[in-house]
Amino acid sequence: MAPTKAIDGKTNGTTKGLAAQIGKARPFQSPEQEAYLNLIRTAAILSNQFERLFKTRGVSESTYNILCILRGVAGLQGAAPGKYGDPATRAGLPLTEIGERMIAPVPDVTRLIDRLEQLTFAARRRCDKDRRVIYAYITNAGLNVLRDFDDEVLELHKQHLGHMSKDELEHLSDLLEKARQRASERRAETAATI
Amino acid sequence: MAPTKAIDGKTNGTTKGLAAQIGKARPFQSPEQEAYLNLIRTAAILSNQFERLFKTRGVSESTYNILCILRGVAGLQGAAPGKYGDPATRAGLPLTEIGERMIAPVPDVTRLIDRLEQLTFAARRRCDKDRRVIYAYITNAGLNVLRDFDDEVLELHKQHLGHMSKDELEHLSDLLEKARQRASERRAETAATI
DNA sequence: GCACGATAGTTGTGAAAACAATAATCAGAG
DNA sequence: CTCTGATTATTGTTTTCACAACTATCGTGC
Repeated sequence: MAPTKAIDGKTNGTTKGLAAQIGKARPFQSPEQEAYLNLIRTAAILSNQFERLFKTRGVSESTYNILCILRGVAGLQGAAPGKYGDPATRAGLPLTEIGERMIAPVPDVTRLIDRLEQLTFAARRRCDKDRRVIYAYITNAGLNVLRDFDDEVLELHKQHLGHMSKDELEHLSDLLEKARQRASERRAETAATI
Repeated sequence: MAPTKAIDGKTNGTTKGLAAQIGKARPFQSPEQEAYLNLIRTAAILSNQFERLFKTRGVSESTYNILCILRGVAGLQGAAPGKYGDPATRAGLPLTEIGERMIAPVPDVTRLIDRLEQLTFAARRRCDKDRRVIYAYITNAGLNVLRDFDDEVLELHKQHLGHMSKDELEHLSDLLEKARQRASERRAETAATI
């Protein structure tokens, strides 16, 4: 298995006490740093493989996330369950709200929608009440490509994390949620004071 | 606090059972997916603030990581502890090895070194024994900028994760290490078979 | 010695992200 | 009504990233 790497590239073997023995050459300077580096490395490796999967059909992880969001809002008002109605009247979402709902905060939603529009997976519609806002909504082609992805995505999740128990996964989720608690507050602060 | 977001942008409140009640509109399709999305979101938020810190002195998280690696190898052979000797004879590392040691795997080490060289934080030296390999090593300016960062980095780690106990942080690290176990094997596989 | 494949690094190109500046529209105060 | 400030989206610019093609060098076997 891949050992944990410290920020200076030294590897941290499984023997926990080793770092303390060596003393000066201990790989991590604090438990916070160790957790952070593990976080970044794990996210990069897993995300990388998803990027590769998504790219087979021309979308990135960000644009895939947007498509999922748009499918979600389109389904909320659908008459029949599982159906998304006529594209002409399909529910959409203002670009700013899309940005707020995304997994990884991204400032530039406009260009992501641009790409989805070029791929014919999404489209724009101007709001009549407030002509500043643009609604983006998912097209039938977008729904199709999402459906094609559905099984592969769940399968890749299983491949990545299927060896972990349900308890471990939930515990991991809880710890991660707690880990970003402070940073989110910090973000809200700086945003509010400016 | 910021609620967990599902891939379709629906927020997951603190009441755990709610998703099951609603049934069709449950935010996550599997515990694996929930853990993955928490992982990506947390990494993006924390990493973003580090990027902002590093950018104040012209480096990115990747180039910062490289500088730490180069400082590490430079210190390994230093005569006096804490000293790094003469830049002319300072130990370096081949570019490929730098790539292997990095926290987040990056294919394009050449251009990262290019930038560090422009910033005068690193330099190149050709290997005499094997003229294909280039050693990169850290300059005195690089050591200085790293030293400037040291306290700020630890401080930001504290701000982000200081509210978590040592046990929680270690547990988080363990779970993250386990989480990327399979993906690392997979990566090795695909790399070997090609 | 020379051809061969393998390895290390560079370069080229197109996609993606970050950040700031701009244009259009709205809402409220006077 | 009109001015002002706020909001929404777009555009421009620069940097960064990902992937593939290319060059130079090495080591091996003939």
